[in-house]
Amino acid sequence: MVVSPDIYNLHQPMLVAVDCIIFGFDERGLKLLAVKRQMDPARGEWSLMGGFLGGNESLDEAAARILHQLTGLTGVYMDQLYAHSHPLRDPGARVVSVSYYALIKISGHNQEQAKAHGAEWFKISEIPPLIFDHNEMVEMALQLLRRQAKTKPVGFELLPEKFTLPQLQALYEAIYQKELDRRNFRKNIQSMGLLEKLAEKDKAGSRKGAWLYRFNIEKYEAFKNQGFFFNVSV
Amino acid sequence: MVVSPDIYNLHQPMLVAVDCIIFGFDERGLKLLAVKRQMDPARGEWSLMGGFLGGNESLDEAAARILHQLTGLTGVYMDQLYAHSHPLRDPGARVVSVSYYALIKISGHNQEQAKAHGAEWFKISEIPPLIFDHNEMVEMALQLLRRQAKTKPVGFELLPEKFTLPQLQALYEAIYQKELDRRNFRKNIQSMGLLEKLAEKDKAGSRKGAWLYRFNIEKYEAFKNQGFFFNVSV
DNA sequence: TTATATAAGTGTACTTATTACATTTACAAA
DNA sequence: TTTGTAAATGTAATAAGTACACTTATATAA
Repeated sequence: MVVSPDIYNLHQPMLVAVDCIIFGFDERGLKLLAVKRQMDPARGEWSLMGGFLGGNESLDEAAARILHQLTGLTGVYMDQLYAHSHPLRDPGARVVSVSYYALIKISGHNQEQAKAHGAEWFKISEIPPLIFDHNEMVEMALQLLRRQAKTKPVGFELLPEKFTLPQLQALYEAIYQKELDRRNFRKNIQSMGLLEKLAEKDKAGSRKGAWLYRFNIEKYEAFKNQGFFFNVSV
Repeated sequence: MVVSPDIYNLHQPMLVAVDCIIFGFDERGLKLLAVKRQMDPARGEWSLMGGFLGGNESLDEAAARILHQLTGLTGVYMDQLYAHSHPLRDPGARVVSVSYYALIKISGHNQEQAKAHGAEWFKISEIPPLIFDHNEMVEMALQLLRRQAKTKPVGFELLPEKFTLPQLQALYEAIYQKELDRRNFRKNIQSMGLLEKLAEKDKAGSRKGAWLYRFNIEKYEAFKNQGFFFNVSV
């Protein structure tokens, strides 16, 4: 199948890797899933979950495969972030790594599987030193998350299917490291008409209890096709 | 230097390429610089200017090198766009290509050098079919340009150092394919205080002539460090 | 020299979006 | 029955964005 004309043979092939910045959110805040590296070099150090791009897959496929390996999840929201290419970034070999960022529901993933890979959740403010340029990747991913949270309903990837408005607000406050006005936040988010109020309350957070809501994905998709944009002011 | 532990040898190295989406602007509108491909496969077809990532350079460096090869320009505004990785995207070999987008002043580049590479400017609305996934790259670059033009002074990369407000407005109209109100545009752009009015007029466009302006880069950098963001509403 | 055609330049009123801010409500536990 | 706690709610002030029409400068043609 492959003809390999001369031009291709003059250049140096190199390994292409994928590293996943996996964010989650729980009552303690925004979190990153990192793994204890089980191979040389840098064995035993904290690292993003990664792997190499295979001969017959795209980067998107590789990223989904790697995320699935760690969490058992499929169909997760992922976005390509950046191609990291410093010639010496990986001391083991010349590797160009393409980072992907993923948003998952912490409660929804396979915890035994993650534990088997040496995975652990870290609060965003307490991320340990990671191998190579992985801390840089996390920093870039956070910036992307902040950009996207304004115009895409990323919050709904990170929360359980049923959630309360105080939870959603806490998520936005964690993403932007900034307190938001309760009334303005609720007005803003509810004015988009994408939340369905359920007939149940979550009593975990207070005596009074907070109403549970669900995100209406169909409505969002329909709006999107009409050129409507999700918009949260922070 | 390189230790190449086992893990690296299990995976398939592949070529990494860089392709440049080079935008320019003149009185006829927003334009793309494409080249007639001088190598197999797809010799003679239109293509983005590209090249392969070398063993001792980063992608940014490779992109700058490739742009310089074609235009003679250095220090040009470039941004990494996306890593394109479909296994069959290049029929000649397995190549992952990282696209870069560049904004240049059409008048400022070396035209003989570009011509020697078979380069030609195409109006954005008249871009011919390009090889492989290059049309897709251009489409993504246009989307990035539209996103960036709202919050970064990209316009000033595309115009000559001295330009008129009608020129700047025409640029924004070309980027967004949309007519803008003259008064509102001028109010908006001038309110940022980043334009210096010069004592000269450009009489090319009308009998009356339009005042020339210059972008104050120092002021912009200073503002940026204070958390100010460039902002054009379109 | 005067008239004409053409693009450049200008200000205000209206609408919409964003921000600031304080009281009441529900309910479990004491 | 009281108390403590988080949840829920509306309005006024400010800022940002939008819509809109006439005057000015000047080269060229009459």
